[in-house]
Amino acid sequence: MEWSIQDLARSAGTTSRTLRHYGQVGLLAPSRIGRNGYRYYDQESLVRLQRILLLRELGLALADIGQVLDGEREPTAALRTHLRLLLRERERIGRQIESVRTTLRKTEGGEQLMVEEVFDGFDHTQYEQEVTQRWGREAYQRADQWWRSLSDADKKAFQQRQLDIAADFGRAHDVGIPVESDEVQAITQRLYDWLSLTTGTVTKEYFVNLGEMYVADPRFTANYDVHGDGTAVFTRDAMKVYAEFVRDAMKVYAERKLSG
Amino acid sequence: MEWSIQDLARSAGTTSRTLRHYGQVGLLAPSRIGRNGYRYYDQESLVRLQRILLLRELGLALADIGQVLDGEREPTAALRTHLRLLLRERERIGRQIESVRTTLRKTEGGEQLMVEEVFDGFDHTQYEQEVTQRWGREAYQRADQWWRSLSDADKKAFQQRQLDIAADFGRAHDVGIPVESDEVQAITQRLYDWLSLTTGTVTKEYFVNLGEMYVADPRFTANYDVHGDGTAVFTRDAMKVYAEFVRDAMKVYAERKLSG
DNA sequence: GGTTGACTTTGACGTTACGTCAACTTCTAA
DNA sequence: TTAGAAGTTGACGTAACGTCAAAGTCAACC
Repeated sequence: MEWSIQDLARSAGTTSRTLRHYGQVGLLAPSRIGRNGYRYYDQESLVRLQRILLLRELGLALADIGQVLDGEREPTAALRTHLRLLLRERERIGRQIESVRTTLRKTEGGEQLMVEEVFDGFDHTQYEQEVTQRWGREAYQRADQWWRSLSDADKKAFQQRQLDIAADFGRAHDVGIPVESDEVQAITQRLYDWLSLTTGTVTKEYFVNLGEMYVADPRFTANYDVHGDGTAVFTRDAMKVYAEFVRDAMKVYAERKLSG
Repeated sequence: MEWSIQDLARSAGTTSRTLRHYGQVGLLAPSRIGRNGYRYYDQESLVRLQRILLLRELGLALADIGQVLDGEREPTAALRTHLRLLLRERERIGRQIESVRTTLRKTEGGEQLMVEEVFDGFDHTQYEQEVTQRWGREAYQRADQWWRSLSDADKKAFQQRQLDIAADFGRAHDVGIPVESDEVQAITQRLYDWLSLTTGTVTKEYFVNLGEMYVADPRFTANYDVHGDGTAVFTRDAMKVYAEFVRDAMKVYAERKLSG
C-alpha cells in the first residue's frame, strides 16, 4: 500500500506541509520519491508518523521525538523528564489562574485598576531573583510559602501594616525627629516585627541588607519616598541604628531582667 | 529621578534588550533620549513597566497589554478571555500528564513500546475532526466523555473486544463465508453492539458511514486487513447488509413479537 | 592624557514548528 | 485539450526576546 502526501496527511489528521517539514528535518522520509518529484509513503511511514504525532501530543520537541524513535535514548528518561516539566507547567498555570481571578474580582469590585495595588506594599513573589541571591533560596521559599498561605484579607492587612509603617516613617522624617530617637526606633521595631512574620528569624545582617535595598532599589524607594523625599534613606538609617544598637541593648536588658 | 536602561532593567528584574524591544514595538518609550542616543527613563516609565511586567506575568500578549494600558479595551474583557484560555490550557496539560503517566507505566511494565497500542483498536481522541465533521460535535463529545470515563482496564477490554471482532471478520472472510450469512451477520451485530456502547444509539446511516470509513481510511483498514487482505472491504459489505436488511427484519420481528 | 572596562547604540540572525503565499509543474477527469 | 486539483521548491512570517557583532560613550585610574 502506498499513499500520496495528501492521503497520508488526511489519514493522520495533519497537513502536507507538516510532512514536508518532517522530511526536511529528517524525522520522516518518504518511502519513495517519484521521478516527478512526488513523495510517496508506505505502511511503515504511517506507523512512524503515528508515533511521531503521539509523542508530539505529549508535548515532546521534534528533536526529542527523533531521538526517542531512533532509540538513541531510553524512552522512559525522556518521558520522565517531560512529565516533570508538565507538572511544573500545570503548577505555574494554576498560579496564573488564581492571579487572574483575583485581579478580575478586584477590578470588577471597583477597586480601580488593581494593577497598582499589587505593587503596593511588599509583593514577595516579585523579587524572587534578588531575594534568593541575597538571602538564599531556602529563606525565600519559606517566605513565599507563608505568603501564599495567607487569605486575601490577611495579605491585605499585612500590606496595610507596612504601608502604615512607611507613613509613620514619613511623618517622623517630616517633623525632623532623629533616627536614634525612641519614637523612630519604636517605629523601626514595628518594621522589624512585621518582617519577622515572613521569615521567622530576622538576623541583624538581613535587616541591614534590607535597609540598603530600600535605597538601592527604586521599587522600594518609590514606596517610601511617596511620604516625602528622603523617607527611604531615613528609614534605612533608622534600621541601621536599630540593628547595631537597640537590639544589643534589648538583649542586654532582657538578660539583666532574667538574671535580676 | 532618572535611570539608565540598565538601571531600570535591573530594578524591574528584566533585561535591557527587553526594554529596547518594548520601545521598538511602542509599548514603553524612554522619557528622554540623550544626544548620544542613550535611553533614559523616569518614574512614570517605571510604573508603566511594572504594569507591563505584571500583565505579562498573567500571560497576556504584548499587543493585548498595550491595549489594556492605553485603555483602548476594558481590562476585564481581556482578562476574562485570558482566563478561559488558561483554564483550557490547564485542562489540556492535565490530560497530557495522564497520557504520559500511563505511557510511562506501561512502558516500564514491559508492555513493549506502548506507542503502538494506543493506535490499536479505536482511539476516540485521535479522530475528532473527521468524526465531528461526519456526525456532529455533539455525538463526538458524548462518545469522548464516555471514553474518558472508562478505567484503564475497561478501555483495554473495549479495545480487545473490537480486536476480537476484527479477527472474527478476518477468519470468516478467509474461510469464504458470504457477508449475508447468519454467521457473518452475527459478528456484525457484535460490532453494532460494540459501537452502541460509545454513542447510545447507532443509526443506520452512522453504521453505513462507518463502514465506508473503514475502507477509505488507511488507519482503519490497517486494523482490519491485518487479518488478511480484503477484510476491511469484507467488513464494510457485511455492515451494509446488516444495516439495510437485518435491522429492518429485526425490527419487524420485534414488532411482531410485541403485537403477538 | 591615554587606557581600561563597563555601558550604550543599531542591526541582524536564531529560536519552534510549522502557516502561508508565490511561481511553476504534473496529474486527472471531463 | 483543458480546467482544476495536487504536487514541487523557496522564502517569508510568527512571539518575544537572546545573542552576537561592530562601533561609539562614559567614568575612573595611572
